[in-house]
Amino acid sequence: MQMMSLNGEVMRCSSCAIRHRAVCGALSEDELAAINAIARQRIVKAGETILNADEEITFFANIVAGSVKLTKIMADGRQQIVGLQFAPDFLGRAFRERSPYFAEAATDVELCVFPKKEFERLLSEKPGFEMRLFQDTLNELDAARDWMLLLGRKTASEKVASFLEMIARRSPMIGCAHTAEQAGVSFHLPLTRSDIADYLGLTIETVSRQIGKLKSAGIVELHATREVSVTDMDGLRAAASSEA
Amino acid sequence: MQMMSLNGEVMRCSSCAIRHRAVCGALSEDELAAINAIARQRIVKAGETILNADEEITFFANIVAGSVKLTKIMADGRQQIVGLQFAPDFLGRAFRERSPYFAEAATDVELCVFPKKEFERLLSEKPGFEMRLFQDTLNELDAARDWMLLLGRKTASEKVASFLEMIARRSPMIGCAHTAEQAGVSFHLPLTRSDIADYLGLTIETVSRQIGKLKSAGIVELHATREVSVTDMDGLRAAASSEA
DNA sequence: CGCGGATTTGAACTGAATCAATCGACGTGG
DNA sequence: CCACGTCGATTGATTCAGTTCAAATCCGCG
Repeated sequence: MQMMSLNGEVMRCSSCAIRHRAVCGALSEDELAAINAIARQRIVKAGETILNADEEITFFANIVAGSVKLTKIMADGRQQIVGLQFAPDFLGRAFRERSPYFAEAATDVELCVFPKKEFERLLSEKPGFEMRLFQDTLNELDAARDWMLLLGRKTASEKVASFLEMIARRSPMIGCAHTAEQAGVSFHLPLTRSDIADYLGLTIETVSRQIGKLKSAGIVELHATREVSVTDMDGLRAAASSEA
Repeated sequence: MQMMSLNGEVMRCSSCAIRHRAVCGALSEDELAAINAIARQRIVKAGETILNADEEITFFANIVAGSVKLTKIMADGRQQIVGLQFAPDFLGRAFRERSPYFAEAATDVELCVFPKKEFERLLSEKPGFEMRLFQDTLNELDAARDWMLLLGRKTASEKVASFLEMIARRSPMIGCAHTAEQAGVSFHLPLTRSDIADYLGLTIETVSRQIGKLKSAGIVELHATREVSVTDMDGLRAAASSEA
């Protein structure tokens, strides 16, 4: 039994998978009806572009399912992933005309899209909503700074271990976790080797070699190239900060 | 002739050097009086700690003059500067109990300090004020992501050129600019070689060598180790993104 | 079953780190 | 006024982690 919004449309939000974890969680029932009225679903296949760098921003979105990579690209083709977002993250740069980066679906993605104008109006009318987005932004900034330490100062093996540890830790939220076998965590990697390399500031070859080392060290197992089991989480954590 | 606040104190804000550029710019005269009442000046000498990592946050501040570095440090001593802030930037991490990084004065610094509680109350009562801080945070996030591209994908010479270009561009705002001689820009470096290395993810030796190369290429001149003149700004920009 | 992109593996190379002096500016005290 | 010590910066020689170039090999999929 679904609620109806004022204009008679089905109230999708009430059955939304990320209803309580997304920014919308800061909204009341009435406000939710308002946002429901302007929201549209959009499915993006893995590898497709969501927003180009320098493209005019016309919408914002919640990630309902899947993974999105935010990438910076240099004139000569070198690229760096500067943000990785999963459900229920918010996607978009408020208060700016053009996108400062390239947003692409890393896996198949389901978005809940809001037109820019209406969303910004809602934002200015609901201080609690803006505060929630502000807090999310601060968390993203903290994450970006953690990643700066990784990019600037960690070795290749620490980088790869840190990445796998991060995915393992977040896999239940990301929705890529398999039923936890035995003691370890198992999950499907949301990124290709090439994406991992672009996220860590390495080459694919180095990523592959370092994953190989973790495998021979008995810290992880690979069932397929993108199916990982962490068999020694403590060992992985140690490898991530080189305390071993 | 200075204004008096309600409690009779001198209204310092009205003569503040960063009055119109700092977050306080979002406040009305009344609100300014309120914040003036809780603000205190604090002078920090170069090299002194403003806030330790994991230390409980008890205050926020505006940087009135000087440069502050935000640093992440690993257990084995490796460190990475994850943010560099200048007047009139805002200093502090709202909505969090403990500081996610170490904040240290890079040069002598003058701060305008607000106690946490009062500041947060003001923040929640004045939506415009919170929005202003939100916008500043988004800009910091953009800057952090630009730096991630630098850390992950640029070469040592590109990193050093990018850094000098950034300082040259911002030197008028930072207050380290000398009267512009001839065509070029001259300024005082707000960081030591060691700090520059920690900001770029390099060693001091590499930083020194790359600055040397820019000097022999006729792009910059060094009057003293920290006194720089950019004689070929286009050349510097080209070296920063390797389009040359 | 075979094709094509993704991944792994190997060998050689190189950019930046490391190790090691030396230099220079500045403040202190003889 | 100059020798001395300190700290930051430069310069040089060597090493090594990670890249580059070049083949295999592995899957996923029609």
